[in-house]
Amino acid sequence: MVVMTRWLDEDEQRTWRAFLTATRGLMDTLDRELQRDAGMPHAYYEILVRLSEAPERRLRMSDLADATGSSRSRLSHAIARLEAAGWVRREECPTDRRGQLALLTDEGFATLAAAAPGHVEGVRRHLFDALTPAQVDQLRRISETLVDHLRET
Amino acid sequence: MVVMTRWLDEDEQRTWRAFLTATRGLMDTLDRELQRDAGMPHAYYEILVRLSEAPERRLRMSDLADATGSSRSRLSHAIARLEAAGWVRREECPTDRRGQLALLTDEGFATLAAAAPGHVEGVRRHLFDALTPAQVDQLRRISETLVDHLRET
DNA sequence: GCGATTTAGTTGAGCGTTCAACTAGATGGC
DNA sequence: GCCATCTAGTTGAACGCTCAACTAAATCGC
Repeated sequence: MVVMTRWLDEDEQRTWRAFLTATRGLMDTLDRELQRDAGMPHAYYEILVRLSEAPERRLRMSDLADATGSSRSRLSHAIARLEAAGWVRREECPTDRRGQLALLTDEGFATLAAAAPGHVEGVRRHLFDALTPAQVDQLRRISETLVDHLRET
Repeated sequence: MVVMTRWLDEDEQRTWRAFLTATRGLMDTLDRELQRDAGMPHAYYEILVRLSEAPERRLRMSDLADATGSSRSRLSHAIARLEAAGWVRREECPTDRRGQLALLTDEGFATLAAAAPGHVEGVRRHLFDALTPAQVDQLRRISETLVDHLRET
């Protein structure tokens, strides 16, 4: 038998469109601000953040890819760019000869440190300032639920 | 005096990272599904949807750009692709000689009709199935708040 | 041990987006 | 009426991402 599509009802439709507009608007805005103020897209900023938090500021490519929710290909290209900018260096992995370590240079750290305050202000201004504490809590729960759910499906 | 950055507290940090992971994961997944099943990215799907809902299936380029939250340049490129695929046609605007109308062809409508059920199932499976009705309501309010807020800042 | 499979990472082509520069037509001030 | 300004839309280059194909090294099965 033909499986009928469960179309979205009016509430779901409205929710879905608002969600699309909000997330796209938010990410576009933050991306533009970061590009303007720090000369890098948000995805690259996130890579630098993850490296800055890692022990000795270095991570295996695969771990970095997982941490940033990126494909290996995407990360490979990104690290190539960041290396060309002087913000990241590659190193051989001592325990696995296939492996590569990405490490944050001092220059990369300085760039990140200079970019962070403005970016955090942006996240605050465009996201958290608009929401009540209860909504922040709701958004966290919803997001964590979705992350878990996406890993299963 | 130097303005101190209001850093994110632990809860906000956690919310922000979960939000990033969730929205990126969700959009990546839907994009990949739509590309695989319908041969188009989500942004193009949205353009076809908006056109299909418009009177006589046609819209001014600017209105379409606003409706899809897209820059004019992006829309211009996108319509060029969709036109090459035979899904959209351009027409002169009768009331403004600078203007262009984008109109959905029968072929475009058929492609959209074929893609829609699968895409809606995807949205349901990856988003709405994971959330309680209360969370859907929360997400709608949060999204609408953010959309309003972004227009102001 | 050794071949088959898996895992780590890279590469290049093609596509979509951005940004800045541009053309052309509409509109406002006087 | 006419010049300045604004609005509509396009263009091309640069960039980032995706996908598929690839190399090389580790691991599994026996």
